[in-house]
Amino acid sequence: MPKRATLRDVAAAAGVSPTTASFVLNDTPGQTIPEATRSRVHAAAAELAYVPHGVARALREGSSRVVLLDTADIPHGPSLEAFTAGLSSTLAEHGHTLLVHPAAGGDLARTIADVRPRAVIDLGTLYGPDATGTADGGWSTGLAAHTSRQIEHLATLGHRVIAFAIPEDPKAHRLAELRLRHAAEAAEAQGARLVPLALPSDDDQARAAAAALLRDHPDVTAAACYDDTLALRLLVAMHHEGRSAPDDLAVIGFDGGQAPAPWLTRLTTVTIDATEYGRRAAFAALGIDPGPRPSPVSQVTDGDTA
Amino acid sequence: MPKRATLRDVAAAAGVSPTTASFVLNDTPGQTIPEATRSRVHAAAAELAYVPHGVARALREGSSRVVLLDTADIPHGPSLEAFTAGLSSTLAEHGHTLLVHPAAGGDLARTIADVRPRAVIDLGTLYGPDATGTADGGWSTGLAAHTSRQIEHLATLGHRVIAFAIPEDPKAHRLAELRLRHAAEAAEAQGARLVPLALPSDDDQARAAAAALLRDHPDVTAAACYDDTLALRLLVAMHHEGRSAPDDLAVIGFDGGQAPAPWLTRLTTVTIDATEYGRRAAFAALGIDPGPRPSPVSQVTDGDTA
DNA sequence: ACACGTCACTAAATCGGTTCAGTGGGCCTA
DNA sequence: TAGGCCCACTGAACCGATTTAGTGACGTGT
Repeated sequence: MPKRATLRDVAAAAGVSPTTASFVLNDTPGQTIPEATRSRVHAAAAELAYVPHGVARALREGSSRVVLLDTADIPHGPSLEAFTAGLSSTLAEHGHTLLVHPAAGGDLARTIADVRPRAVIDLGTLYGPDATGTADGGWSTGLAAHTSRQIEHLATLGHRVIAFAIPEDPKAHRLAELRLRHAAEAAEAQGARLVPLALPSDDDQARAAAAALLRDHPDVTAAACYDDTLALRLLVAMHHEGRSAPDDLAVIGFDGGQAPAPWLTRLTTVTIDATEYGRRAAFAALGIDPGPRPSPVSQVTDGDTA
Repeated sequence: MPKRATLRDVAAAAGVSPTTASFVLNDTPGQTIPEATRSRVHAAAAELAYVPHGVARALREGSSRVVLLDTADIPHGPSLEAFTAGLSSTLAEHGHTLLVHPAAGGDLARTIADVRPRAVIDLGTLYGPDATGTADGGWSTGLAAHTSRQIEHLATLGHRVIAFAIPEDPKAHRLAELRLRHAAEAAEAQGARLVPLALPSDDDQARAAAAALLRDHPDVTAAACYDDTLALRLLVAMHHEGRSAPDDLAVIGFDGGQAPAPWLTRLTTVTIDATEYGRRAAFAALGIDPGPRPSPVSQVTDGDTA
């Protein structure tokens, strides 16, 4: 296999020094290079299929053109996927590369020492109670808006006492707590009351939890769920108890699309366009002004359950 | 913030040259260094919290201690997650780091030039028709074994004409084709016949596809599915057609756990322990002998649908 | 007493870029 | 015609590790 061409090779082929070649290829400001030379260098680079050696560049510049995304304990869902896609493609447009640090078995500090990324986007921390909330392109604050939308929809339908269903899975804990806080605020703003409901992943236990809710809080008329999977789980539990949505309890999901095809019924859910958040997170990571802020896009898709 | 300590700092603190410090910290073979010096260097490194600069090391060594995983179009599922976890932690044990290249909006060639990884594990290619099949720790050939298990289970129950349901989603196309091939081989070995069934994600279309199968192939008595999500989709479609499992059609899933809690019924499915494949893929990537090969672990979990 | 080997350690080159500090040469101005 | 400025370009330092090729000191065998 032919060895990669280096800057030195390109410079030699163009008949200039590596310095000049670097100036041309990077459009270094403050350098006056005649068009004739420029095109010679570009031609040579194209001819040799020159690709800059990211590692060498990173060593000199102090950090690589890589942005690290640590999804930590965040559950996968359609919105996280869209977020990642928006993030990745926007970074690429600006000459950077997104890499994802795997949640399991990875040591973030080690990875940072290995790669020296330009920025690290740590969703786990962003969802924590002490989040600064700027580096994620508004993603975590947008979450508040989307959660509000979920609660508002139920309030608009006349519900005054609303359950908020979260998974018991400890992996989702941080995000669940955050969502719960946002939901409580939204409920208060709507003059409604929120009742937390932790739903275990075990079928029978989930059924028991749902039964307990309906028994102990007869005034609850609706449930907003952490995500669509949890909404389905709640519907299943209700079914086993001989209850159905929306008559016994209106049910609304979140982050639509994660669950497989609905069963017998179309779930009412909130879908989020997270691509824009990814775009903005990219700008934040690179320290570029993202421009005027479009309002976060989320949409209630009506089904049969609310 | 205090700047990172470099090898030079450690060497100075220990009263030796950077060369010696490097020899000590890397246990370079063929060097005789007295214990007194060794401990001085180690003490200095600990004191200064020295962490080697991965980028500088990568420049010198020609490649970084990073392994890149490109999941390409592979759909997420529990087994992929386990695979990643096994891969990542095993690599970490050997001083390496796993990074995931995002499928959407990422340019693999660029990323490779940026990071110069020691190895790239490209599941998309491995699933392709021209796969060499060694770099993944047996993952893709293991897939064949697991698929066989799925078909064998149905054959053991007496089924002779078996549908194999795959999603229409083009993202899953490669893997679906591969699974289908394996399934056909397994069926032939069992003296059974396989009928492919493409199931669209749209509810109504899926229903139509299921109806067409039952009408056009009345001899089909069982369906093996691409994954659990697809199995659920099939169950839903059947329900809408007034059919149920296993009486009208036995249904078995794959890669159990991906779907949310089953609805009214417990899905029979094949679960895979993919962690071991991840471990072996790590060894393959690093060029280490993985040791004796344990048989691939997969397990049929009986439910009500087969 | 001299060659030879081992020990403990180091100077300097190297990886492939970026960037600081120049350096001639031509042109314009006082 | 001397001084200054801009143009077009280059040499060399630098980032932080690894690794090659030594170097002096000391011990041993003959």
